[in-house]
Amino acid sequence: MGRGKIEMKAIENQCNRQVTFNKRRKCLFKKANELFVLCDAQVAVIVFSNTGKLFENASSSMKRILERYSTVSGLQLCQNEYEHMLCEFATHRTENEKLHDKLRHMQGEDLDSLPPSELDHLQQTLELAARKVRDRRVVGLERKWAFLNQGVYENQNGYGQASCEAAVVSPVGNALPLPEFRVQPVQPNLHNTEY
Amino acid sequence: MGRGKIEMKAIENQCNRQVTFNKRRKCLFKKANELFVLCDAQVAVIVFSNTGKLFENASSSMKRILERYSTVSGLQLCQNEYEHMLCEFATHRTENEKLHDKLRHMQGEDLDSLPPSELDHLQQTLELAARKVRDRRVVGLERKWAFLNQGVYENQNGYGQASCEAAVVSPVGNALPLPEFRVQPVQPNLHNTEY
DNA sequence: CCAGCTATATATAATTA
DNA sequence: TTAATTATATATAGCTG
Repeated sequence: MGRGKIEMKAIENQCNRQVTFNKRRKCLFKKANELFVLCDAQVAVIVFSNTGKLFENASSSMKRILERYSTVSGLQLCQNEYEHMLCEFATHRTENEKLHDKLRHMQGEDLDSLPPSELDHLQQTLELAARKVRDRRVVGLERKWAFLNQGVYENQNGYGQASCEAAVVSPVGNALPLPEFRVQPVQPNLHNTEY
Repeated sequence: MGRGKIEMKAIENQCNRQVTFNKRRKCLFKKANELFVLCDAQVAVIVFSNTGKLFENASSSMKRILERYSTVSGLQLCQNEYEHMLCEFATHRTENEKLHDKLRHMQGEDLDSLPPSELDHLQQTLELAARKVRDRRVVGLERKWAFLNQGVYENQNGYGQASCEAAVVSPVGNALPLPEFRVQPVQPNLHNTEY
């Protein structure tokens, strides 16, 4: 079409090719639009020039058309991402199951699934943990005791509220880390409200 | 174009519309292909007729073109699925973190983050679990002992390998559930290879 | 609903500015 | 380059079978 018929093969002359590309692309989009208007069709055209530039034309939202296309054609457009996600899911689930199992063992359940050597190790772990918790509770109780004791001591001396300085030099004889205690006093009931 | 110029609006006559749709669609695809051949462009055309039928034409794999489109245009084609996945991920992660925290507490770590009442409960849980594990180990050891004892007994009587029946009627005097033991013998080293 | 036909409308290759 | 011009090639609306 034009002054002369042209062969249907790639146009060698770069300049001519560019000109033809622009003319024909514009026309293609126009025709696509006419199809949409005249025949009430949904049309999407995507063109990448040989220089990599993107041109697009759609009768409505390109996203909607491509989603419809994906649904109708069954083409999974995000297959790679999807499979990657599935893989990560599996990893998470496995990890979760392992943690669950471990927790159950730590609670003395499902012990049948453990070999004796693991049982041995589990018992050691549990006893160590129980000791740590016990120690921790003792420390907490000692602090509480120290706090009460200190209050009694100062009340006995008629000082009313204890100041920080008073606490540092208080005659409580044990080696508890009282300075730290002053900065962050143990307040059980405050913590309880958070759980 | 044709015998007479037509208005650029939807063709009312259903039959005419269908005929025009087919003619124009075919031509659109032809033009798309010419653009591809003449100008070395990548072209994809998607058309849905007003009856919902899908027609498509692409210079190469439609999937590849649409993926390229998605990349270049930044259009997230699977946004809904993607967001749903992200949501599930967050749930999994949260659950994992909770389990992790709980496990650490069960191992006597991070105890500072627990209020005293929880410490109390934790200690009870640990001690109960330790007791269960201890009991279980005792049962295991007793079974082992019974097994050895039984072997000694039968060797003393010159029977060689102990048969199942022999195990059931063996004169081991304790009340251990030996039948179960026979079905699933405790094999520590077999299990060890799996961990 | 398809396939031709044909008169016109469009598209466009080559050319010119 | 890019934009107009123009001679021709295509596309196609309305027919007919």
